[in-house]
Amino acid sequence: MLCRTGSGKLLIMSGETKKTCCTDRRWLGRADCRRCHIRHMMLFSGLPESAFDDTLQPINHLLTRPGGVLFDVTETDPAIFAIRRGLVKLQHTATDGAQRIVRLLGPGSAIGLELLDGARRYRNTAIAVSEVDACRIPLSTARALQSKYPVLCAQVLRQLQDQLDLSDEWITALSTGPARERVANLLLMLVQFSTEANNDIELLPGEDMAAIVGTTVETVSRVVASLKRRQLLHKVAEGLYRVDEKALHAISREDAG
Amino acid sequence: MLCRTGSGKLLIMSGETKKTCCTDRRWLGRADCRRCHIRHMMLFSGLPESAFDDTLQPINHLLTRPGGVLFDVTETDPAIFAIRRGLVKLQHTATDGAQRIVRLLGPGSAIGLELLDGARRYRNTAIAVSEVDACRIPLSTARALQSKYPVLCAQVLRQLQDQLDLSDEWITALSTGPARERVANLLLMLVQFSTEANNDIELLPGEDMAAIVGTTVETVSRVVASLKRRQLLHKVAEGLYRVDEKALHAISREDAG
DNA sequence: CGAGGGGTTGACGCCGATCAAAGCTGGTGG
DNA sequence: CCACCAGCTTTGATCGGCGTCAACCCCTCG
Repeated sequence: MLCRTGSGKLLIMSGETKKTCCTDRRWLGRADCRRCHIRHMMLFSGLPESAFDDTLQPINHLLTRPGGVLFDVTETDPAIFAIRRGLVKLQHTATDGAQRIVRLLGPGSAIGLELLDGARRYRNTAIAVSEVDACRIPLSTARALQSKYPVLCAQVLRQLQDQLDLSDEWITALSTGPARERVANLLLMLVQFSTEANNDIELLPGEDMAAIVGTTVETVSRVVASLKRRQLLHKVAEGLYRVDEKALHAISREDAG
Repeated sequence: MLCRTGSGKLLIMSGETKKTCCTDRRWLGRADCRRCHIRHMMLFSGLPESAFDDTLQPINHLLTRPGGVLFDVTETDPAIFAIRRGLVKLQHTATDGAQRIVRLLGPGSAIGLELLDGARRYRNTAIAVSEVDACRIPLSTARALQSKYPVLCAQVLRQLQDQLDLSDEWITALSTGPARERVANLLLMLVQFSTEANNDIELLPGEDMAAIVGTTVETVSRVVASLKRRQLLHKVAEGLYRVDEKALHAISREDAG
């Protein structure tokens, strides 16, 4: 599912490729962290320019289409991924087989960090929701950088803490209360992730929304349809919706204290 | 709610006190980390003996009764807590006011770690579920140790990663599916925490169980009553129950693939 | 003794799961 | 170009689980 051609210059995800550039998003291949224009928000902010001179394994920049798998629990080639653009869902399979999406991560987030403290395998499956580009940092490289630059530890720490906070929010806002409130909260969360003008969002496929709020697709569909009818959600372009944030916040609170 | 008498030798939580010793659990006061008999599982495992010689602020050992508040979001005296014994619930209040218990932490876990990367206030409320003893490490001490002993960072990292994994489990096992399955999963989780013989557990108050599985107290009560009737849960002593793990696992799977 | 808190049980109604069928879309091949 | 199909979304009908409200029990405490 993840194969390398030549000497690590190209990554092809799930059979779909595209040319991209690290700095202008059209170059695909070896990442150039020194010139990364979004490095301030990434894992490697705080590292000196010279840090990447002698990395043994290449850091690759890859692009994934919606549905493309960044990794799953069976993956054997360990690496950490830093998301540069797009949305990634983390799917967790419980011991009893139940599946749910436990996190949604966007630009600036790092995934696969569990490998850093000794885990042999990923804890969940990471799948691109929208078009995603990300840097793939081989575990050995990450370890080397980490031992050489202790400041990186603080970055990792912050990543984990942020994800933990997100998890808490996920439990209270997306896994509690009636379906209408959960969906409202999900839409508000998508607004947070929005990179569009006016905070417009693109809706996720129904199945994903259902796996996020822990209901069925039918229920999600009904709720969303109702929101559209009431104009709290209306289409502004193909696949792009504007959200009435104030009204959604009201829904989210309507049976709380 | 958390007051210090004398020169930091004694901590009294929520008006309830008890004498304890750091090594034999009956001494209450300044923690002696060098002789801590459970340090191998704690935050400070990996630190040299001398590390605690020159801590400016005292690390205190405190004991809290069920219901006692270790900290809440309004707390102004920043510290990290390492749980030595007992169970602590972390309660999260969503932006919309909804409350849920987002984590249950036992011996070896550290809480309040969010303060380490710059948060000015705790993100949730920590309340003792059973009788708890814990070490209270002032933030300044923690920071000092952290900068002096980089190995501590790995410990913190592991703590966060473990809590993140627990969160994922929480979402899939305790916030998804019918109430019966959730309660079964909760009981199985309590078995994990059990320090009793035969993995016997003490049930949580109904309100807590409800706040964990995201249902009402009535529903929890009905489910638990049914389990007792079916002998999957039966009293072996006052407040102590034995669990039929095999049967509960069966319940937890019964409508999964 | 009564008051109050937590747990248990019952009756009822609604939300949402389930099953089923019908639009809608893009892709494929004739 | 259209017919056809697969996959996704939508909508409807039905039914069960669980939330709600209420009564009652038990225990502790004042």
